[in-house]
Amino acid sequence: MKVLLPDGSDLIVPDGATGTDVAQTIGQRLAKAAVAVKINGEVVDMATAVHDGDSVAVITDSSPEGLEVIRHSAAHVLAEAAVKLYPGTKVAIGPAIRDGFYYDFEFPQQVGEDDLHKITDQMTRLLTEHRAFNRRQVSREEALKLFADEPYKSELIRDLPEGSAISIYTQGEFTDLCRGPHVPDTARIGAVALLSVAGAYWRGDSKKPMLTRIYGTAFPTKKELDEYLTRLEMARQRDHRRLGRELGLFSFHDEGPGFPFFHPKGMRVINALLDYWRREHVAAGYDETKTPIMLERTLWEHSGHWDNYKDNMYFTVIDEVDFAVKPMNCPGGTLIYKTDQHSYRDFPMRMAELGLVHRHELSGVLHGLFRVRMFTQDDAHIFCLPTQVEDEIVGVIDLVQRMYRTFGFERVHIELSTRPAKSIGTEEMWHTAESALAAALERAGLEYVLNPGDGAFYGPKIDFHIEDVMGRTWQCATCQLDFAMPEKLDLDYVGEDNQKHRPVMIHRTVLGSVERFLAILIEHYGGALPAWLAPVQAVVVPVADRHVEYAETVSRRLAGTGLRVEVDGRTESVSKKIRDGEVLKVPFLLVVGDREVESQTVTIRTRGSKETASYSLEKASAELDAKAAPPAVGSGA
RNA sequence: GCCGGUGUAGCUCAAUGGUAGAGCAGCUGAUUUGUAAUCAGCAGGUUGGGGGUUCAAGUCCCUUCGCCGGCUCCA
Repeated sequence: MKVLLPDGSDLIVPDGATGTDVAQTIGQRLAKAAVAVKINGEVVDMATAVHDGDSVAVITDSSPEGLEVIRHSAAHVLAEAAVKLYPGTKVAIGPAIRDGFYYDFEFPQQVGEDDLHKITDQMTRLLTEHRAFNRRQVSREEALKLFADEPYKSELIRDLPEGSAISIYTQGEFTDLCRGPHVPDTARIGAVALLSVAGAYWRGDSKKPMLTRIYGTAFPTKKELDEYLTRLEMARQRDHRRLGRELGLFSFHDEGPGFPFFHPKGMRVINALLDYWRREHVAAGYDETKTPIMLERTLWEHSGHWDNYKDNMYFTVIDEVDFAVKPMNCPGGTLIYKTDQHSYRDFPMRMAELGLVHRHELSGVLHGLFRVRMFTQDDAHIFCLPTQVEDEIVGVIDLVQRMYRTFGFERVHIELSTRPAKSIGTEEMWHTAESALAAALERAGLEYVLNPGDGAFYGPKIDFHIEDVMGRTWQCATCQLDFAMPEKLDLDYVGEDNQKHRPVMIHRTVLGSVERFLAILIEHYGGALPAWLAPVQAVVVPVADRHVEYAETVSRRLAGTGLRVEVDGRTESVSKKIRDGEVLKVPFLLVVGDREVESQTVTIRTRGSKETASYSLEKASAELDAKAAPPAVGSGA
């Protein structure tokens, strides 16, 4: 019979051939590297039979799909090792994930990070034993009997839809309920490492039992594993919590968990960022507002926050009246809207607010500046006519993209979330809103993932997510269509027909949280912020004490045009001061000694480079101003 | 919130239940330095807080707070 290979050629194989036979017919080297095969688009075991006319692709250990198979198989080996070491262990689930795999267990005893060594050793032993993975199809009854002692597996089997195929895999003494596919034998897994142990609710449900999850990763070779571990370590070096402290940008204190303290240098970065933000927003036709941090409870009851968001809010009492600290800016913004009567001619009205909000997040989710209890939203509310919605959304998307491009963000992914089960509004309202968002995304030529049923209860939304150095993704920009707030808070405008109508409200952020965005920037640049954002843009380094006076002159000259410049007047060696400047990631180090005083020049050393160049004071000032210039802004919609 | 881990000087880390230490940073002095750490000295602590066991606790137990990892990836 004939099978079709990915390059378009045919391969003749004997009847009854398997994926292994196909790989071997093509070549021994390929067969050695093969971990699975893809038959007609589906990744399956090597041992799967192929049929006449099938298109067959051999999956090697170097492809993403191959890695996934290896890691999934490694998870089974982890389970075998765990069960062997801790008899009585109940196994739950163990999938491959982004950079590795995990397996959830219920252990009869406490198992912590200290035990990982022992388990790894056991796994390594199992790997070298060349055990084959054998697949078997079983009936539901047989499966239930096989896993009678495994409550979690039994639950999974019972939840499988009637008539679905149930397969099990056995390697060595361990059998697991599994869809597969798996590597032909354990030796193909190569190298494994267990990374951490953590708690995880069974099926992610906080009402269900807490299991012990062991995270690990696997690679075809030890070399690749070591490279991955090195990458992990490098990522840790870029952690914004570490860099924030080392660069003197911000701190956290026991006295205010989740409430960040910004130091002078941190504020310089934020202010530079916000200067840019303001210029972009003015260019895009926004006005800026500011609303109070606390408002009466009744407002939150009317806005719906009391019912939907109370658990995350902080409260206080003033003169025996209940107040709430704002978790969102919108209700305050609507009060500004309502101070005047509005005409359709006013629209679109774009009111921005850098609003400080407080949210009582669960203590366990706090995470540096990424997840805090107090943050500044770069919020804006756009009030407009239904017919203006699409243009406004496109405008927001353009603004987001333009601003993200400024920072060189490439790994941004976009989600469009549609109507959830519990929601308000009519079917056609939702349809209009969703298609407006989709149309805007199409017009912007953006790829996005549809996230059905994940919209807000009052309207659909577009979210932008950015990845941090550890591969975690964080939502930044959001753009939501809101039909509820205008209704609940009774907003109106007078239309062309001289009748009152409800305006459409668009709720959007670009950075999301200024604090989170700063953290992302720190990690993105590894602390080496572009010159326009750097807290200290230049340090003047006098060679000896007698050059300090000239250094001060240079510094004053450069500061005159707004450059953030300091003099390192310590009695230290030039090498030491250069080193400290580099460690603090200062973009420009300006050395001045006898030569420079003599010729009234400075010698500029640019961050990360050993090259130096001599400039007259005037040229140096022009050069540094040009290199530290904030980005140009867009022309607006 | 839940599970596990962790908490020693500003930072990074030592200290078989038996006198709390080092490096960096800080301060003082010497050195006057030409592109990633000059040398010496000094100072720095209720070992997160509270309680307990013990002749004796940084170390063991309880409790509380903070921090770290995870709880999203679903056989």
